[in-house]
Amino acid sequence: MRFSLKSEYALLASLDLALHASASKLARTSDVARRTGAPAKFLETVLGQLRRAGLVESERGSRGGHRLALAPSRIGAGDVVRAVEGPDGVAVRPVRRRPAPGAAAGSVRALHHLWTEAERALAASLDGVSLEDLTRRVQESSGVPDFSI
Amino acid sequence: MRFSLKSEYALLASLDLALHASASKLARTSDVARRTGAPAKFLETVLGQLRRAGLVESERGSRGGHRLALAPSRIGAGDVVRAVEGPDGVAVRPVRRRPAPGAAAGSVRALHHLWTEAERALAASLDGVSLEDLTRRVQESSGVPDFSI
DNA sequence: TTAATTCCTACTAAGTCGATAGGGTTACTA
DNA sequence: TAGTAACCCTATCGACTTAGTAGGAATTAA
Repeated sequence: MRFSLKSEYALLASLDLALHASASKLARTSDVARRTGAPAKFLETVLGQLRRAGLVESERGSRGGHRLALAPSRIGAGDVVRAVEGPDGVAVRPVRRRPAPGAAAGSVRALHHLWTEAERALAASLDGVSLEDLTRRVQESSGVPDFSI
Repeated sequence: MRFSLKSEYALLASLDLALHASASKLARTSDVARRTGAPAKFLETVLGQLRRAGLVESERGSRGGHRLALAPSRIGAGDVVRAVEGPDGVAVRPVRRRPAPGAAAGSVRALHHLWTEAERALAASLDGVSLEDLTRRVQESSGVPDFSI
């Protein structure tokens, strides 16, 4: 039930662009890869998905690179996750490949409600944090040693 | 990022035991399978996991079957999910197979916090609903209790 | 002893994940 | 206008997970 590593890479990359790129200064894939620890070739596809989702802009050519397409305050962590995990990226409910033949309708309805509430809670948690919030946390914690595990 | 169908089957089965089994009247795997729409053989393994997690009791032999090991009010949906999805069943954060070599430590810490909050929200949502709550919803939505065997 | 039932181990087809490979396309610069 | 640096696209791959299936051993009531 975990998010894929792609989500972690996408968030690290978005955060990296918020910290190291601007309208005038683009960030190269290779630099983002070095700073985030993501494989460069794999990061290419991640940045492509962020671009197609409208969260990132790019310029091709010899001085090309990437930057955020919106202000960091207008991009939520949930947006980034949905961009790479697909439209149902923060969905949680199990899916039946084959339709259920004799499943008790009342119980299925009760579970439907349970899953819907769980999805709402998860989405609210991710959507409540913007890239701006994350950059602030990074800057606040910089220089402070990490005692967490 | 979805829970596996096992979680749905496990919840349907638990709910089925709450509705159709008691200390004196056990429910057979085959009957639970028929009522829930789960493949009987697959349901066997699911009930086995619920039993090993201490949520379900069973009796072997010719008049054997399953019942809940605790009152429905004392079993949360999260307990059922964790029983079949494993100890990290409601975890959400991506895992790195290989350790990250050069990942920006500050950003990773900020994401660690993000994932922790998401996991807390998801777990709280699932742990906040008991099997008793679910049975009540089932009975309310059907209007008529289900006495089928 | 026989029938019914749970319990256990192993196997498998299909799908997903986390990459890697090999180029094609675009645009800046000299 | 040639070279080159960068983004962009498709295909492939090994490892792992999912959703079952198969076959039987152990246990108990009748």
